[in-house]
Amino acid sequence: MRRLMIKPELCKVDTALGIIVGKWKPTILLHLLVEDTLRFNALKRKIPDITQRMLTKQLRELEEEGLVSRTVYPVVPPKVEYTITPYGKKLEPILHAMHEWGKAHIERKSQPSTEE
Amino acid sequence: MRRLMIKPELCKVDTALGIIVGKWKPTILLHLLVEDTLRFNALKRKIPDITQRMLTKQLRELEEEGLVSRTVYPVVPPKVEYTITPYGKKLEPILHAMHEWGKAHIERKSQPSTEE
DNA sequence: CAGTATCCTAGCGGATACTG
DNA sequence: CAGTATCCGCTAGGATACTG
Repeated sequence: MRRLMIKPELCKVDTALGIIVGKWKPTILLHLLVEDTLRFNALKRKIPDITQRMLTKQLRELEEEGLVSRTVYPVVPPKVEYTITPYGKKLEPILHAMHEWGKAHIERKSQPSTEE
Repeated sequence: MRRLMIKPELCKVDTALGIIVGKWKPTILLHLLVEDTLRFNALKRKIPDITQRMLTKQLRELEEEGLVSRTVYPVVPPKVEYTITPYGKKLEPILHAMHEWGKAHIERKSQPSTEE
């Protein structure tokens, strides 16, 4: 048993959630955690269902929070690369933990026999 | 450096997020992690800004996912207790990690000098 | 005490078309 | 290639009033 216990009223979980929540944000972050750097269209190809508008929006928001950095190369045709920042990488353990929990949750639902 | 790396397309982060996201869900969970069991109105007093409607809704959703259990005592006036399940307790490390990350994020924003 | 029942709205996310 | 610009529907969440 750990002894932590956050004071619920001072809790910053919502702060963290406010930043990683977004229909495509976790997916984008995961891709950038794997590839480190990706061009706009490369990212778009990896997330087939996303629209250009949404990809742009979610990337801008991630950029604004410092999780992702955007590099524009002044060439034609345009070339823009998105990279996960060292700071963004700090989310990895959390994303991983959530992934594991999510997996367990799905398994749990499929087998009602499981107790707890 | 850890070697995990989730396949983004098979990722269950969204599953987890789908369950803990909700304006008041983290707060409710945190309170129940501290107190273990609380009556409806006790919870309401601890979360002054929540409306009855919202408290009921969020609790029902947490209950449906098995994170919280609801016990009705057939007395008048009514007495209903909400308890965090052992399963719900498994979220604690994740909530704690998010809290820490959120705190760091706030500090980071207040001091632009910090690198990464 | 522990809820429902109604009504309402902000904003997230989608569809589609256009552009430097 | 990497975006904007519009338009639009849905639903999470809030305000308020009522009840067994």
